[in-house]
Amino acid sequence: MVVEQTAVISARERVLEAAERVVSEGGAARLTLDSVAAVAGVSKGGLLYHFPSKESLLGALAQRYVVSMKHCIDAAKGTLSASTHGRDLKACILGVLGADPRSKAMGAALLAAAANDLTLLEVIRQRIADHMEEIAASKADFARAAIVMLAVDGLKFRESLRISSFSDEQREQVVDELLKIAEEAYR
Amino acid sequence: MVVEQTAVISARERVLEAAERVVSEGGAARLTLDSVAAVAGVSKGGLLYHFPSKESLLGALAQRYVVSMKHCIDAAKGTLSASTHGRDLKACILGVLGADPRSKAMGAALLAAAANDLTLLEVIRQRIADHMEEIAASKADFARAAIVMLAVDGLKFRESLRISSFSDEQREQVVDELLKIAEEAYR
DNA sequence: TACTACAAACCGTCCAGCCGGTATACCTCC
DNA sequence: GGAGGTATACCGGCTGGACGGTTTGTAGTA
Repeated sequence: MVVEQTAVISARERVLEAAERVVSEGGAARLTLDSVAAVAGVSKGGLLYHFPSKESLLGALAQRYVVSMKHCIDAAKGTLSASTHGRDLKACILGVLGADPRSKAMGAALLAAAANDLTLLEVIRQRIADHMEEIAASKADFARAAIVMLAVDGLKFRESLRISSFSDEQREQVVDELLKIAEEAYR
Repeated sequence: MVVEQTAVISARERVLEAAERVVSEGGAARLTLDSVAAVAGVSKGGLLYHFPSKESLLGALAQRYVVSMKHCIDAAKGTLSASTHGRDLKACILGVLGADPRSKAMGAALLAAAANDLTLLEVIRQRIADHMEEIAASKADFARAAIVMLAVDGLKFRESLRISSFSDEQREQVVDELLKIAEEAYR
């Protein structure tokens, strides 16, 4: 049947979301095939049909993170006029630190994936390297732009791990200031 | 016996270092009592004599991280004259990002500990909250100072996970610029 | 003798992955 | 058109191995 896949969320997607929920609620150690299957509402056999090994599930989780971030950044870029100073960098700030509610769980899931298999971080490593190269190639002040990226990472990281201590107001201040520094870096 | 503890590295210390090595070489998933014991050159029974449970080992790892960071920061502070603008903030930059070779492994170990038991992050959460409060209470530009701290965290995080892509030269540029921003924040 | 600091065998649990099934849809040759 | 074949999507019990923790033993000290 073909219709079902659009009508209902596919089982594959449900599993991925379940995995994120499990890890964001119970930490990386609770990420077992059984618990993910239970939360997703499928049997373990069903889960293993879609992801033949735990590793492949973790890989999909990491992939999902990268794709989602890219999507968020592109979306943020769309809201910025083409003539904006440091448009790409600002899009990173707004995209990564934007209000996507799923974002935190996905960050936690990424860390969990990394905890189980370090090689999964290679995808992230590559993306960071690309970003940095992009900055280096641009007319921006390298160090300033890099610091903005690092701070974005740092904040996202803290929030994924739920160890950030900022109030909403403070967070807003920080984001505003990041945008300001991003602006400066491109002049 | 008291003398031995100064003459030879205590077994307890050896275990902790072994745990860091294991996790930094094989990732969080490889951090098992057996593998740590093997690397430390003790039996599992011996390990469990010093750390009655895995949880206590992870706790010691997290504690060690906090203490070591504090030590690094204090040491860096000592190299800065008392009249330095933004001395505390600069000490954080230099202390956390300083060249301590053990530092990377300890960061990885902390993440591994967190992967196994989320509650261990409470120590870190507290330290972050303290730092941020300190900044808020000081005469510094809050957002700027916070961004410096976030960038420091971000870089340390990337390096612990080995996903940083900076060349030595670029890293130096970033640190120098961080120091400059820290200086600015205190004026 | 009592205590410290281990060693080594052992045990129970948990978990990833396997496997034999099942139901439904689609194909296809008579 | 219906019988047989095949593919998709999923179920759930099972197993073997890994891992945390216990217990028992023991060599060296005080």
